[in-house]
Amino acid sequence: MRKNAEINATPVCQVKMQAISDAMSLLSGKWKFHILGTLIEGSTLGFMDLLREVNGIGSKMLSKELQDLEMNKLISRTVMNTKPITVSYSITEYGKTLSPLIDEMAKWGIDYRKSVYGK
Amino acid sequence: MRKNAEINATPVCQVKMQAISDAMSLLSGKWKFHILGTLIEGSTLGFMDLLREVNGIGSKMLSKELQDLEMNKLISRTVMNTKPITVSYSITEYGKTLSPLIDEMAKWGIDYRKSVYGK
DNA sequence: TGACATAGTATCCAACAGGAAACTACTTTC
DNA sequence: GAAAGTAGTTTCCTGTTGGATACTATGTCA
Repeated sequence: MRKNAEINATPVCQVKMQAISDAMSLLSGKWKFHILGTLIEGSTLGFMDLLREVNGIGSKMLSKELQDLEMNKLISRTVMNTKPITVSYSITEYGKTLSPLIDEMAKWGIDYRKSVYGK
Repeated sequence: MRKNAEINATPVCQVKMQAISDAMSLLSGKWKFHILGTLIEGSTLGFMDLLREVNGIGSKMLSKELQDLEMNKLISRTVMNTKPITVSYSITEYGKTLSPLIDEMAKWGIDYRKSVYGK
């Protein structure tokens, strides 16, 4: 009988598990993928644009999620010198590295739908 | 000025967003990736094995997460005719289709760590 | 017979996630 | 001067997540 972890005790697994935890903590919540996806697609958008594009989100959540994403350098926030003042959000180069992951997620989700609701 | 969503109103975006929501809802929570990753790596494990392998999880959460995953056909549960009775959990063929997604997530997380804590 | 293994369930609780609505503050337009 | 646009913040509330602890039920071994 086995008393201690064996599989996940290997260094390579430890590193992978840690990595997944890291990624999940940055991308957790109901809205982050939607916001990132929208910014990847739409390049540069203001706060109100995002409020309209991200279906169902409220201003409180949008504000909070944008702060999170900016803190993690996935998006950038620039106050524009316009009248009235506008703020433009866009994806960073680093944020763009999430594209393969987002695509993979979407791909799997699409296949999943097919398998559940018939092909 | 734009009053309505434009980017995400396109059918292709709607489908992608829906797909991501689907995938996220199946894989949400603190433990699902860990459990799936462990079962992909370890092939077949009992309840107590998983309790030991998945670092930090408690029996209540493990039980609940395993039920969720089984309901979604990502893992299978088999009661073995042994003494004492044991139950073996393993990844299904369908669950294995998550491998690319899990790998992509791990890959991104590893790169993220490098970029934060120096290369 | 008591310790220990199997696989969970039950109970209680704290923390967090997320939503609705109202509100701030500033500027431009009608 | 009122309305409407910009970008948020504040408050209050509910529902979910997740953890600790204890417990059930069964069987084996020494």
